[in-house]
Amino acid sequence: MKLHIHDTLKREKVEFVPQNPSRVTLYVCGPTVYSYAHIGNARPVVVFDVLFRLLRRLYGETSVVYARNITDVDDKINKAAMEQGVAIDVITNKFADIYNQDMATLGALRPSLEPRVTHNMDAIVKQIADLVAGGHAYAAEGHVLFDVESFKDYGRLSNRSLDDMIAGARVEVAPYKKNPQDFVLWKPSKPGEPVWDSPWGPGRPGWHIECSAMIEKNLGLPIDIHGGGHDLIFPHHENEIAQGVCAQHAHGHDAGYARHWMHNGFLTFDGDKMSKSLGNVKLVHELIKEVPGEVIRLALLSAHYRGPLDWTGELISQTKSRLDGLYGTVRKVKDVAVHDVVVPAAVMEALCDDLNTPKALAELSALAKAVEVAESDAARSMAKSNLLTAAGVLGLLQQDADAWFTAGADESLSARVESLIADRAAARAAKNWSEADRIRAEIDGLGVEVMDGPAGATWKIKGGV
RNA sequence: GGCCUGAUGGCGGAGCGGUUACGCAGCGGAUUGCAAAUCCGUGUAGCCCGGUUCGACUCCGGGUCAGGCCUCCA
Repeated sequence: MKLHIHDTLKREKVEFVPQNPSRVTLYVCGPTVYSYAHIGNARPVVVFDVLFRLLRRLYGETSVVYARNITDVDDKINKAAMEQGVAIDVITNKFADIYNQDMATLGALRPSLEPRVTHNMDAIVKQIADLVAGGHAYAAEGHVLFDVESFKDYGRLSNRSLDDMIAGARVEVAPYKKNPQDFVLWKPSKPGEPVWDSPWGPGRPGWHIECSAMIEKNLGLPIDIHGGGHDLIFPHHENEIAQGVCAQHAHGHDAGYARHWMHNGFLTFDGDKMSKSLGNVKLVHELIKEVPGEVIRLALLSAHYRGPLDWTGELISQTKSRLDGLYGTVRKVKDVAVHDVVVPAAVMEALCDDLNTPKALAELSALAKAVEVAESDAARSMAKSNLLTAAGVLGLLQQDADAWFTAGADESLSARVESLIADRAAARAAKNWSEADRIRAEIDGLGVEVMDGPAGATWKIKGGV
């Protein structure tokens, strides 16, 4: 099946054809590890995780190389380290670990590569040197700056001209810049901050150069797909292109940088942008204490990735109900065998159409219904296999269905409930309905709901989000 | 000011120039000792104004509103 994706640079949906089907390369901008990730940070992670899973289905698990960087050199990191009186790696290691744990809770697979700035300083310095050698960058007062006028395509990704940018510039222009839009590749560190050696003096890299240098070193140019949040188009990705393309000029190459660009839409929180000043930043680390990670994942996939998504309590509760329904179906057939099947075509088609996850989820509902209405064991087995395989590409329904409903119950509660259910079963067998109802009320009082089924009663923790 | 998104039923959210999206919630029925779940059925749409068309939620033009970017924020 052919995959089509919307390419930000071409501004249209295009067929995706990798340069090398046995080595498909994907890069997504990752976190700056100075604090916790918020729910907006999680959207690209989940979206591109679905793309990663889809590409692995299309080209084979070992044929996709997915890199997501970890930015571990940054002013905010320096600030946090300074305030806490520790080395920066104490901060960065801590938050990188938390980030990976939190994203794993959202069902995101670990990328193939997680390059860090501190481990790639050689590549960064080399790329800057190439840019200087090629006449695309200049040193001034301890800084090295990219000369935007040296790259004719500058502004193409974000569709803005240099004139527009100058007109809109609100930032104070440093006197050593040739052009107000020139951006920093290397800069001196302030006293007390970490420093690395370079031909232009001790200092640290700018933000944009790390991605293009790590991509060149770890994936090789050009890569197939570069992804990230919509807000990174300018200046970050615009600058990456400039660096990645121009650095090759020093060696007489011009292979391009990224063959396709994909950007996810913005996430708002109760209608507003999340910001510290509004005090409405929702951290994933906190949210997963209240809401199952899979609910968050499904909610993030409920709208098309390019559109906006408003994060609300209503969205969470609707999503929880929907997922309960799906797991309820799976639970009913928990003893039915599954076998290897191909991903059902309708789901594959939806995902291959620029990751149409809402459509794919609608197809998932149809597959769940097929499980419910199956009339033979063979049909049930087939339907269940289809459902779970389809859900797998979306990273959903992969946990035990019983555990889904009983999560949050400790062992003593589980034992107590099981015991009461046994008593109730005996009462029901004796048609002692009043006793059966009394026991149900007692179970209810424990915050648990009991449901009778043909194969005995099941139970779940009530309420939720 | 420049650039870019979006506007669909009570809520979330897709496709599509003419025929059911789907989900959550509601309603009716089946089933159930009761309940839950499930199944069957059902109501409620397409920001405004023009235009194209036999026919527009879907195409074109113009508005309005909302959000984002232009400040090393996904």
